Amino acid sequence: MEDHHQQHNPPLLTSQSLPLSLPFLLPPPPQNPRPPSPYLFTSSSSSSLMTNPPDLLDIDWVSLLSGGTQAAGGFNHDQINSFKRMGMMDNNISGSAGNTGADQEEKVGVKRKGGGKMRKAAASRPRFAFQTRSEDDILDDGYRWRKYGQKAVKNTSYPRSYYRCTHHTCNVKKQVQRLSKDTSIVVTTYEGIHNHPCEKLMETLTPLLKQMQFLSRF
DNA sequence: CGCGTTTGACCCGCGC
DNA sequence: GCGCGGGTCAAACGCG
Repeated sequence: MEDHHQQHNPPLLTSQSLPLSLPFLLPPPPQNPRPPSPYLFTSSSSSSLMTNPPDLLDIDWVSLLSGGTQAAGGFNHDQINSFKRMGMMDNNISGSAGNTGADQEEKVGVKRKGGGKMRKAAASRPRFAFQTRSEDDILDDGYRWRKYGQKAVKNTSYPRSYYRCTHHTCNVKKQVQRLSKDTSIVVTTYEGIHNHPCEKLMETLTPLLKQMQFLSRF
């Protein structure tokens, strides 16, 4: 089950066809429901971690992992639904998309040292992978992540890093790995769905909301 | 001191 | 049953 990220010829994504409003992506497209391949999209350089934000960021959609039962992860329900509307996600994952990451949380039985708990529960959560061409391994997607592991993966020259969302009730994970074939490409795999708002977005909106409240008194 | 990273050990699924 | 490979844990460590 290794290297499912790399086994397909990934389609590319255009800014016109991009179905989500990830912070590091451009706003969602108005229409164009069946995106042509390859896709490309330009990046708004909203990322603080992207010290060298590329003017043009190539994103390759590697795969909607594991066929129809697993797909987009790390996104909220609107984004999931956008995927479906765009025809980029199989509708039969609706069960997964309807649950939050926390709802599907693994029930921790006897907690043991090492990776010994409820793998199947985690595996059934929605997963979604894409490639970015970037010098930075970590995309700033607006959420805060804590690294909890790094592992050398067979037949790859770069280690795979494991991250978990730092929000208490959120158990979204992501894996980040640089391709050994093309070291400029970073593969990011999200697993799970955030059950809380994007913190960066809230940081941005909160002062605006306060100002609006203040002005609305007049 | 709190939070995040590093890293070796551990656990589990899977193929043989 | 055994070994391999991938995923996770958690103590130690680093940093602001």
